[in-house]
Amino acid sequence: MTTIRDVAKHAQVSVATVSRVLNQKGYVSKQAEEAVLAAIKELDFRPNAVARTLYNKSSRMIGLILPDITNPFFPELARAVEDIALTYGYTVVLCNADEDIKKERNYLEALKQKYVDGIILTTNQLSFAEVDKVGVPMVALDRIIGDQIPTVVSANKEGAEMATTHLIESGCKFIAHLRGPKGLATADDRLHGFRKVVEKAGVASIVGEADFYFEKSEQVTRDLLEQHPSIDGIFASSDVTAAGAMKAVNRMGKRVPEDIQIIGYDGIPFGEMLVPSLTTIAQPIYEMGATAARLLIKLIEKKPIEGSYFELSTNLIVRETTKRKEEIE
Amino acid sequence: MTTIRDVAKHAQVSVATVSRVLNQKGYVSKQAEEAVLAAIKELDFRPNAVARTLYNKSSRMIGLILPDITNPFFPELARAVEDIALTYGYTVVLCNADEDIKKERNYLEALKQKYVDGIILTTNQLSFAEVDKVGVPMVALDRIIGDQIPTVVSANKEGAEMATTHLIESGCKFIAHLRGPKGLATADDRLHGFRKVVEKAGVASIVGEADFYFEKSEQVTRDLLEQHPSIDGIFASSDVTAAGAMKAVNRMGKRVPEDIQIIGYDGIPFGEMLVPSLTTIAQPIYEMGATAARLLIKLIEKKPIEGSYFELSTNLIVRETTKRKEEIE
DNA sequence: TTGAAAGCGCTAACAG
DNA sequence: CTGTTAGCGCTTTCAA
Repeated sequence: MTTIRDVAKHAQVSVATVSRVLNQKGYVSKQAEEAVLAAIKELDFRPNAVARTLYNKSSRMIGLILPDITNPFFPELARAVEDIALTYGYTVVLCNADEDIKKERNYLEALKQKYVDGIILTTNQLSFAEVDKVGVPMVALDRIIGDQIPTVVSANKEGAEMATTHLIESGCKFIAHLRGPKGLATADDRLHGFRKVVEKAGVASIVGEADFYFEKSEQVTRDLLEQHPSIDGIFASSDVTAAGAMKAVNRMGKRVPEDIQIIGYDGIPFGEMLVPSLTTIAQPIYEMGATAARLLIKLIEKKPIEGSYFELSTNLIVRETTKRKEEIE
Repeated sequence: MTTIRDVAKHAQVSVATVSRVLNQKGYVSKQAEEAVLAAIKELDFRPNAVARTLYNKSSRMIGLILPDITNPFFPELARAVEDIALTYGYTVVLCNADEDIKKERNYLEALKQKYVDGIILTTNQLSFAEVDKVGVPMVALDRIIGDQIPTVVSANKEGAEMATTHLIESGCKFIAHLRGPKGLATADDRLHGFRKVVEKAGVASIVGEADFYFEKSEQVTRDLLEQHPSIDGIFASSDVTAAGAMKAVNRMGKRVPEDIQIIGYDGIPFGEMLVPSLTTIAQPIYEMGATAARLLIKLIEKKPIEGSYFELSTNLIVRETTKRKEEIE
């Protein structure tokens, strides 16, 4: 391994000078600079990131802790975060907490130990206190940890209202909502949006708990449908959940959208892969990730931030699992 | 931040002693040890990972470079790698190269700079020479970089043979294969397996290039079907590709499996989410990831390895996109 | 058993 | 403009 000393020797200058040209800081004569640059090239020298980190207490890395890398929503989010981070010269370290609070804790600790400059959390099992004491700039993404932590989410309640309204406009008379995990603010908000609309419209409704898992969703949908055969619309709280519902509907010999209309939530590419393709509320996934990344970087660089709570709006994508109103008239 | 010095002072011993108890190395009196342990607890001291890494030139991290985090096959693989690595006390750093050779190169360099102890590569755009000169223990997973690099793959050719045989036994007379990217050994092997079986059976066949992308697969399938309306079986080289084919078939007003039978390759949960659910060749994804991780760790720890090429066998999972032979008789 | 001190590779005072 | 030197926090000789 070639070090800054080797370069200094080779270029016949001191290590300080080499460091100066490396960091473009302080005065260096044209001549010295050239000698150093030449030596660097000749020796194929690359400054040791660990040594730098140790001294600077900064690694130009940001950690991204995901709850479940297996749910395609999160990889999408990760892509956006990575894109922006790279733009600003930060590397992102992906951590998969696997819905396990212990792993979450470990990663938080490990990242801090590695002197990451900041962390984006898409998990919220940890309490604010626990997260806060890590003492590294953080932003919460798609999950809410506390109002002390800058947060980026989508407009879950409005999205849910849109979804529910769409089902009603499409003629549904009895709508089931497959809600996400209890206590998860995003899931609760979607439920509230749903409730608000069905109540206002006086449409029959029921709620099942599907968390965000396919299998659970399939099972819950089946149970719901058995008990309430007149259900004709399902608002699933994620696209994966919607897929579970579709499967259940299909297994029970009913058709989508003829017998039962289904709308998902997320807007991941996955929805288009289904047959029939999934009508859904698209979150601005890329924008969410990008916003969180930019926000975190501002925090890191101690630049002013304009607000600490960003709620990005969603939009309805009508595909094949719901019928437009006109078609049923 | 509390350092080893603080602990030493607190415990009234030297930093060397603290280091000894931290690493359980060298002689330490019972008394000293207890004092140190107490001080550590009291001060909530955690050794600085970066400083350790700098000295040891080892970080107990392994890098995992994925080509496309958005294809659900890779997150599955990542989970397995993580599981095993954690077991052995290694942390894994996920890197998403995004099918971009530049990012791949950057990550390779960055990981080396961070003193990762080893790297698992699931990409192969880089040449052996380029990969080799990084000088960090490596294993290739699901991709082949060269016979100098220990490799873990599944039995692609056999898997493809099974898939094709299954379609023939299910009554297909004209089978299309949606192949993966040219030059990718796994994709080439699947093609060869396909060819071998159709030729031997004298079944009509055709090959389309779908890479591993949904959209491309949908388009290619559509083209193939327009030109050859008598195609009645499709062997897709990945589950995502199969989904694209299903979509195309559906769009063209044909039914799966009645008109066209489809079999995928991978065995990711995604296949079960489709309607009808996807018959597929399941790779032992978890085993693959686990094997690669164990192999790499042996390499890192300079333990003997039993072989440098591991080909794990696949197996057929019959679901709804193909019909059993009996049913068609 | 223990501690002093050198050094992992780099940065930044500070003095020249 | 440039070099010397003292660390960043930890590990490991080496001598006591």
